[in-house]
Amino acid sequence: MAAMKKAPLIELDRLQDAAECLRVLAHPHRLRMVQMLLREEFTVGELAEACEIAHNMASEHLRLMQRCGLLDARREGRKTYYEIAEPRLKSIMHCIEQRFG
Amino acid sequence: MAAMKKAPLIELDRLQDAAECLRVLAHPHRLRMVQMLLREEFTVGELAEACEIAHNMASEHLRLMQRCGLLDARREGRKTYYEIAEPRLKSIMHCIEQRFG
DNA sequence: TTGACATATCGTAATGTTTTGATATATTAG
DNA sequence: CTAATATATCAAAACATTACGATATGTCAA
Repeated sequence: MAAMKKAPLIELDRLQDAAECLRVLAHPHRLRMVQMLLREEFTVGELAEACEIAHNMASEHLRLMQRCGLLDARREGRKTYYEIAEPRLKSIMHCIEQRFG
Repeated sequence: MAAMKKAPLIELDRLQDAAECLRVLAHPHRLRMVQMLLREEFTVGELAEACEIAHNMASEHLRLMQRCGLLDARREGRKTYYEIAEPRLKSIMHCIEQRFG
C-alpha cells in the first residue's frame, strides 16, 4: 500500500459533456430503450410499442440518444433499426440494474 | 453456452426512480462534488470553492443529492460535512471516468 | 449580548426539457 | 401513378430545472 493511485479530477469541460450524456440517459423511456437495445436491435415502432408511447416521441428519444453518440441507426427499407453505439452503456446499465432492478 | 442468462427488463416504475437519480447526477458541478467526495468528505464551503460557485448554490446541489440518497450530511459546529451515501456511485463514476476522463 | 460566520431556504427570473398535434419525407405494395 | 406504412421534423404549449439575490437559522468568539 505504498503508493495509493488516485486518478486526477476530471476537468469541468469533460464533466459538462458527461452531464449531457447522463441527462440524455435520465428518462424512463430512454432507459427502457437502452435496456432493450443492449439485448438486440429494434425498430422505432417496436421500441415505441414496448414503451407504450407515440411513434414520433420514440423517434425523438432515439434521435436524442443518437446525437450524443449513445446509439446508431441503420435504415432497412422503410424501417430504421437502432443499436447501441457507446460500448460503456453496458456497464452503466449494469450499475443501474444492480441498484434498481 | 447452453444457457445464456439474461436479467429481465426493469419495471418502468424502477426506471423512473433510476432516471431521477441520473438526472440529479447529471450536472457538472454535482459530478465534481461527487468526484471529490469519493476521495474524502468536504464541507459546503470547500465544495463551493472547488466548483467556483456561490455557497448557497452549493448548498442546493448538495441538498438535492442528499434528498435522493446519494449523499449524507453530518453537522460539526457550524460546518456541515457531506459524504457519499450510495456505495454504487463509485462504480458509476468509474464508468464516467473511463469515458470522459 | 453582539457580531461574524457557515449553511440553508425562499421567491422569482431565466433557461431548458418534454409532449402534443400537425406536417413532411421516404419506401413499398398494388 | 396512388394509397398505405414507417419514420422524422417542427412549432408551440406544458412543465421542470437552474441560478440569483435576499433573507433566515444555527453556531461560535469576544
